[in-house]
Amino acid sequence: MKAPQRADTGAAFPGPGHNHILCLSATLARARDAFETRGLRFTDLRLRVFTEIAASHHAIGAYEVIDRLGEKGTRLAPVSVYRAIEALIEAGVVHRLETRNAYFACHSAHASERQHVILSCGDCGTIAEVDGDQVFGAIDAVAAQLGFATAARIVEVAGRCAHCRGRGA
Amino acid sequence: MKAPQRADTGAAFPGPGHNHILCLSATLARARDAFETRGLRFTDLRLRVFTEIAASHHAIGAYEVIDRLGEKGTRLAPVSVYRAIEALIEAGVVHRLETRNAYFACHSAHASERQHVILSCGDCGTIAEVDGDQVFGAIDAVAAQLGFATAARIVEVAGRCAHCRGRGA
DNA sequence: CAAGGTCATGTTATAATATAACGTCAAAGC
DNA sequence: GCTTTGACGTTATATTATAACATGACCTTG
Repeated sequence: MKAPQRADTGAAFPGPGHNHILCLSATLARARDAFETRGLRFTDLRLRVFTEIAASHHAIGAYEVIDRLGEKGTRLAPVSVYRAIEALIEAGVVHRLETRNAYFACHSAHASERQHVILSCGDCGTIAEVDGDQVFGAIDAVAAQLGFATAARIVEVAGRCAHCRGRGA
Repeated sequence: MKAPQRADTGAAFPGPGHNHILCLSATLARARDAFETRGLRFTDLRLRVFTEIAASHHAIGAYEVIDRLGEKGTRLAPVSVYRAIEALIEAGVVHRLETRNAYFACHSAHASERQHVILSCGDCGTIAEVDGDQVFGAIDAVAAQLGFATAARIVEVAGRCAHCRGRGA
């Protein structure tokens, strides 16, 4: 059987048949949309930074973005990249992986509508975002019991993805 | 009615009648225990660092520990404090607040037996740890659906505690 | 179009957080 | 007592992030 050639736009782990060229173009399109919707400008700098971050399903550091863009011509000042990342986060197309001070592209079509649980594979480095209504419901429940009003809820899970587990060891 | 004068050892938010002197001495005792149990040494440096961190129910940065200890006599090198913190974390008596690169003392008697949801009040800065079996169960469930084996699960919630909400505005 | 506003970016400097590499000393185990 | 291990000191440096201020692009509005 053939590998599926859709851009498999789901937020979960990319499978072996993952076509990242398609995935990336869909992701870029969603990013343009997200900026447009919010009346923000998807400038050239933001596009370039986003493209580096979205080049993989991994989380990368701001300085890695700088290095990679540097190899392509212009060495940007940290602050420029941080500002671009800030805008990308604001638009909801990039998220920050708090446990690693790194940034990854959102591959979910529902961008900001929903909060996600972030799974990160320690073997291959791949990040997946999955719907976590149950999880966030449970969080709000324990918070409510204490009279705590939740604002931001961060759920980051490290572990090993199915693909890497399949490869044994 | 009087404020309760137990050391209110629960992991939740300290109430207005909170006696931190008692709380701290109980916390120190648990820390000694934790080190002893694991065959680790609760050295003078570790004690001093822990005491600064446990002085409040807030999370503080490593450099704030350095500053506070500095005011009391010896200005330590960052690496010394980081090493002490590392040991305290290993012993399970201090946790790291990933979303703020800061450290807080564990006020739960069950130290490492259970994982906790971390609530952090944006108004007063107080940190509480609460049992989150439902939350972690839900996390494991979504992970399992993807064949993802969870190792470390971080749940950090920012918001506003009951006490601060009570104070209005 | 000129004037004035807003926002993106550049430039420079520095803050804040964290670790590497190597040496010394003291405690624990034999 | 000798060896091993672990804690800590010292120095240097890596990594992550922001402050402060200048410039330029674009937009609006009279």
